[in-house]
Amino acid sequence: MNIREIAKKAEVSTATVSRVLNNSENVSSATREKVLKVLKEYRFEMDPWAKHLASKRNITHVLIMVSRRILGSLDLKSKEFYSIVIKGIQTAANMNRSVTEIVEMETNLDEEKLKNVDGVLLVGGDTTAEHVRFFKKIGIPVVLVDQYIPTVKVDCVVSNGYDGASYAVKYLISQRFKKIVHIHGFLNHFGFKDRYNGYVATMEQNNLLPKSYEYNDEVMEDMKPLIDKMLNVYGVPEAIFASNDPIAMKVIETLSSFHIKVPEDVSVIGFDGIEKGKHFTPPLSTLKVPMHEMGSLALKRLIDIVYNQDIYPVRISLFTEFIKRGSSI
Amino acid sequence: MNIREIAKKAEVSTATVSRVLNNSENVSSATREKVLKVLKEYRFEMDPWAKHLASKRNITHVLIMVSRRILGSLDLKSKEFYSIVIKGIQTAANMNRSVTEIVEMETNLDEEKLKNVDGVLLVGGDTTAEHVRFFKKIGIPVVLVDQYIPTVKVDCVVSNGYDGASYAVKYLISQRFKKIVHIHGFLNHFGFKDRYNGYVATMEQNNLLPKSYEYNDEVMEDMKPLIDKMLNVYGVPEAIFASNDPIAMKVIETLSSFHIKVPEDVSVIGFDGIEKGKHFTPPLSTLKVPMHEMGSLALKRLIDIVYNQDIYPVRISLFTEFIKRGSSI
DNA sequence: TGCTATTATGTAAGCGGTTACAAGAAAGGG
DNA sequence: CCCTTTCTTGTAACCGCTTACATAATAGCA
Repeated sequence: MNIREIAKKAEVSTATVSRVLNNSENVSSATREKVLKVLKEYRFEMDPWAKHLASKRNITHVLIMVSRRILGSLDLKSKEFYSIVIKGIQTAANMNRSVTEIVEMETNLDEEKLKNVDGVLLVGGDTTAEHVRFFKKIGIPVVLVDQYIPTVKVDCVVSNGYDGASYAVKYLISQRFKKIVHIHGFLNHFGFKDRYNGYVATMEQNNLLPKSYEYNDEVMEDMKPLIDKMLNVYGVPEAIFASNDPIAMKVIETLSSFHIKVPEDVSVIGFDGIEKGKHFTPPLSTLKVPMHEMGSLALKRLIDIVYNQDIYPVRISLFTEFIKRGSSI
Repeated sequence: MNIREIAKKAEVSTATVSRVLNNSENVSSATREKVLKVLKEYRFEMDPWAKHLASKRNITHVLIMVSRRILGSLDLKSKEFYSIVIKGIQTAANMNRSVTEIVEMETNLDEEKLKNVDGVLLVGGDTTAEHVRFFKKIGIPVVLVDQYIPTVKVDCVVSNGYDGASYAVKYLISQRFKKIVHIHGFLNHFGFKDRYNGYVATMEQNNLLPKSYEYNDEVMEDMKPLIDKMLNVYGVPEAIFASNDPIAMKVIETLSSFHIKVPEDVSVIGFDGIEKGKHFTPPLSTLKVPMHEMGSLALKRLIDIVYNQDIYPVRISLFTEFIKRGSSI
């Protein structure tokens, strides 16, 4: 059943049916009723593919919002992770008639700008419930990228850190390691917390004692005091699982300054799968997050929300892939 | 950039470009090269909407597989949950040029049948890793519905039981309750485990002692021994959070046989939001899972996998909505 | 070389909607 | 009551791609 058939039954033109379907103003209430009746009678459901194709002219405007902290380091390539995520967003945007604009999350957006924004992508762990509420209030759909806020029902796309971490720990255990330490970033970032939870749960399930240290990944300060403390209190671990690749690389560097060799003395596994890790010495074992996919899934989800009135929010979490390289046995 | 422009640049017809894009046989290698070059040069990306619309004729065949246990009770309406999920699948199928067929999960599928199956939806908690592997091996895309298997990377759509349970517990705590018991189904069903985890974690976060009892929800046997044990060992709780609505209703029935009133003596909260709970006495407070949406999301995800070569598996989890009715304060 | 069987390419009609534009109907003003 | 303005409705082109069918090119064979 398509609108042509409906039009015939209702004895109007396809244009009129389309107008009714889109709540266009210029339809007399009599015709509207008539069409609505036929629509109901035949249980018409619009083909989303056709709709999308036909409404090519309305391109979707999406705002990519990134915190200043991340945005600033984007060009420096120090945040390779997010730069690839954003590329993923833009690739998907090309295929979905959308134009994107990158904006600092801290910016105060004026009404003028907001007028023609169809949806917003809030990227990174700095997104707060406040940001989400702001857009919800003015009725602009939002999707979080690499962030999850359990207390707010809002769509988001994240990586499955829990199972990724769990996999890493199980792998290390399968290598007969028992002293496995976790060095993580701030746990109020959902991503770190998720990986942390996976680490702890899996250690406990295997009757091993979880032991973790928090490291300020934002400033990438000197890690020596932390490692020093670990060595003194806990001794040399057999393996270290780090919250992400930058931290893992920092760990390896720092260990080497203590004359501890990776992977001979300690195996190290990171998380993210950034390009840099591949060319590190030793090449970094890691759990690869499909970053590009993360971005494009977020964009596609946003489109679904904007056009298909997909009203139930979901959390989409991407599986990670373990990549064994030189930094671990 | 569309295929017409590409065709012009390559000095061929749009049909030829399309043939190259779809690896059709009848293209001379010379033209293929030529087109491929232009395609690359202009970084052509196909519009999935247009592709889908145009290839209307290839309808997608999807198998909905349900375990005998659930399938058997589907018509009896005792498994209202899954019958709505399946309706959701079918609705989405209508809008996505797909035909569905419901098959018992235990059936041995002959090759003949499998030949023209484009994708499979495995519905319910009885799905095992074996089922998934079977289809993976023969290259048929799979999406799990209401089931998650952490050890197998496969797409799935589930409800967010963890946060739902957490919400329920927090709500009960906000009503000044402290003695909150959880009665759950078999924990090897992911859904129950997830809710259980949410319950336990939230209780602990609030310095309350989690106390839970397992009940065989499959046979819906007499619950009296369980409740009896609970009353003797633990006393009368202030609130009970049940794994799902059927269990919650059973709890209320059983409590009444002990002359314990709901909600006066004990508040009870279920999970699922089935229609039956609305007309129960007292009407059941519950966490509503968007069952219809669960089904349609699964179908749509399957389509994405089949057509858009979405190769990275994801877990999609739907938020639940707390509905306060008469069974709780 | 001439005739047929293949193979390669092009033409154009859809797929199911939207919307610019044209035209007809109703309303308003003098 | 006629002319202009506004409101409704219809016609048909188009969105980007696929594919049946027609046609042109090439190959195969006697």
